[in-house]
Amino acid sequence: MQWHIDSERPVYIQLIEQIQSSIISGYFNPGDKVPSVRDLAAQAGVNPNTMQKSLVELERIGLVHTNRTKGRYITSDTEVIKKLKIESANNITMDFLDNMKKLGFSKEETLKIIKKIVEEIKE
Amino acid sequence: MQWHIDSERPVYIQLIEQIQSSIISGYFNPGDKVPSVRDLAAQAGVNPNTMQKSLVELERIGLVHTNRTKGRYITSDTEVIKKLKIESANNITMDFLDNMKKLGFSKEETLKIIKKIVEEIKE
DNA sequence: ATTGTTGTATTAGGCTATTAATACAACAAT
DNA sequence: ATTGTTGTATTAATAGCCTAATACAACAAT
Repeated sequence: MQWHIDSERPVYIQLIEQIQSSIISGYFNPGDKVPSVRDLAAQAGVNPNTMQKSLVELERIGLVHTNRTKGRYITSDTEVIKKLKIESANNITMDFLDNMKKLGFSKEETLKIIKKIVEEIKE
Repeated sequence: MQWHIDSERPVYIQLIEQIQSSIISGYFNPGDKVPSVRDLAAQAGVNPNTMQKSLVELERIGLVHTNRTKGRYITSDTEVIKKLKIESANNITMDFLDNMKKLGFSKEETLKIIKKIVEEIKE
């Protein structure tokens, strides 16, 4: 797994987001074993305690669960993951529309702009 | 002007964003006088120094300028504002596409999703 | 039983950004 | 000249976050 940590925001938050994305996007599959806290921390170049903090939060959300000495596993409940994916997509989209609105663009204008940008990138 | 400050992110950043939006969206017009630091701070319910910090940044960007004892004014350079509006819209849109990509949605899928959401809201 | 690996808990320390308090400086208005 | 309003500067206090060190607990593997 690839990590991108910057110093703009709390590290533990960025870890949460990135692990979450990995689950939602399918990099981790339901039931997969997650590397140990220490390993993940080493990969990401952060302190184990920081990684631990992030994992606890993911557990609270229900995305992972723990078998005390065996390690952590991605939830096998595909519904939870699916739900989160839909919810995340909705939130991101609503935030986007909201941000554009603050700039003075209506939903229709926003739609036009994004269509155009997607077209441009394609070429 | 209406302020929305939460405690998720630095106050001075939120102030910058909101004043910037007010300029871009046309709530403030080119050449307009801006209320005093103390007035703005009172309105927004923040410390004057915090507001000051935000205004300094807006000045750096070129959106406002200062006449030492007369107060601050929105730039009269409509080009600067226009440019910023376009740039902001582009950044926001690219960020959106990027966020959706992290969830595993292609640009085309993202376009479908946002179209659908815009339709739904309309009704 | 011993060893190693896993997750967990606790505490302390330091760093940095943010906010707040306060005083200062420039000048317009009177 | 005095007063009030403006922006500015400096310093202090606070809070949050991260790291680090360390110890503990559970259990698998041997």
